[in-house]
Amino acid sequence: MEHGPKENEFRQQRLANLQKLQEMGYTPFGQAFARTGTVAATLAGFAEHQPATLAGRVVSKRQMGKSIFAHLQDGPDRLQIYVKKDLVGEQAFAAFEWIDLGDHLGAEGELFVTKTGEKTLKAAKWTLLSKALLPLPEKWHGLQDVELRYRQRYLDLIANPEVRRLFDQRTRIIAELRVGLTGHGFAEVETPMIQPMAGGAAANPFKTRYEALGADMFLRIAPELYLKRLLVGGYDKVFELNRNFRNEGLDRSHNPEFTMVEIYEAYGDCRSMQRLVEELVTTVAQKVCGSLQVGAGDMAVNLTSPWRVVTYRDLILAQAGADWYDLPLETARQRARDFKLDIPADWDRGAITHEIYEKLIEKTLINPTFVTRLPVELVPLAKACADDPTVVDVFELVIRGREIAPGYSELNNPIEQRRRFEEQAKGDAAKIDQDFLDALEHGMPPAGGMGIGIDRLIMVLTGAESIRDVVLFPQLKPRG
RNA sequence: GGGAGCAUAGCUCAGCUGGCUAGAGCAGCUGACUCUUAAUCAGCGGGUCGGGGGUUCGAAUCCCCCUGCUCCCA
Repeated sequence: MEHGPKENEFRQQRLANLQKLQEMGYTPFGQAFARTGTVAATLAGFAEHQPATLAGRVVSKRQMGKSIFAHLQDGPDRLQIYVKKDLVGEQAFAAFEWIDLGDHLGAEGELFVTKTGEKTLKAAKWTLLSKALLPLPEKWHGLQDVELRYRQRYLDLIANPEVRRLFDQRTRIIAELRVGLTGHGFAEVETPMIQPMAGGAAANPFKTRYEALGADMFLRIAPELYLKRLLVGGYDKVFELNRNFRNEGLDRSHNPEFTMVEIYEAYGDCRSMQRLVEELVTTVAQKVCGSLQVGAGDMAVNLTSPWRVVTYRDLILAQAGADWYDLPLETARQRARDFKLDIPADWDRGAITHEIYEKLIEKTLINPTFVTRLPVELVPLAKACADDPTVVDVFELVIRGREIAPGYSELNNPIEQRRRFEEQAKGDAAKIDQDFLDALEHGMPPAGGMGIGIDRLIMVLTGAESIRDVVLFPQLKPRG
């Protein structure tokens, strides 16, 4: 970031203040500082006349002759300190003059409650821990500029405590998911992020180069094919919670790197995954949000069990008419166009039907809904249903109109898998993961598998409208 | 990829039917004040109006291009 000339004026003033403090014997960038606790813990266990030693960033300062009130911010929490000339002594009081908003201080003293009822630390002594050379955003309105909030998230976190609280929720949601999964006996593993071929999903990968091997490599688009190798190797319950990378567009629900938990259970199927995700999400919501009613207004969702389960076919029949699957293709095309859908002339029935699902149905599914028995052409890596080869034994969990978690009865037939890979590769043998096929030929147990989009789940649980509000440093175009 | 909107002081925002030296609040500076809390009171400084080009006697304001962000659509 370049500094405009006027920004330097603020900086010059602060450098001068730093100089004065230094001349008075203060160290502008101090050492480790032993606190009796955080501000949050101190406020929670507050008792008058208790001694306390706290640290934080000065975010307000009200000076009145021979006494000063200031707020120390520690994470999202603030505590007022009272600096009185009689108490800290003449010199320390004079030196406080050169403290700027944004400086980190330590303060030692006794807790009390002011006349107006605010919990406050009466300082007997203060310590300079770090001098800030640049000013903070506005104290009342916070930092509003959306672009600055993302580009300089640290300022957003300082100025907008609710942002910090949201990310604290994110941390707890992920921690509780791990607790839930390990509680069910799932082992957390790590598989390659740098892969010689980017398999396990249909997406454009980021390409990179491993110089030492003289080989082109890819950032993974999914961990799936490695986790399945672990099923072959005898792991029966595994998960990996980490980043995937997809070289595709940015919008309010897509970031090129996003967090996903993939879960596999040997001898399970998509129904065991269904029960697992419902239990995980409701438990996490209850623990972290304290309720199954999450979000507010347009973002409100009711997570109460049992969640709706409905077949893709039934959703289509309800939307497109009970006779939909019996209509001649041309009649069906016309009906879709009557729904104001843009249907190219070369689309087959499956494509038209899916357009109806995506454009008209999916966004209406607000509370959690398992959409089951999807057409086989939509999901090439899943097992067909035993009673109907045209549909696969999968679910798509939709919440707030978006796909949150797909779950499969995994394909473990190596011959069928090879056929589908060859179909996808269209004759390009280099695109087929032979090593994975070899693994399958050694025998993979039947298994249920599922991926939960963590960022989207966190959007649902926190009521966030954009993925950029739940990712600390969302991807933006570089700017000088 | 297409359309619409936004960009003014460190921050939050006015100003935009072209016309005094571009304003306010916060932050900053000087001074007063020993329970304030968006502290108060008196005074002061602070601008490449995102960047470039054009129209005009005159542009923050109108037109074109570029950059970034936001929203809608694909």
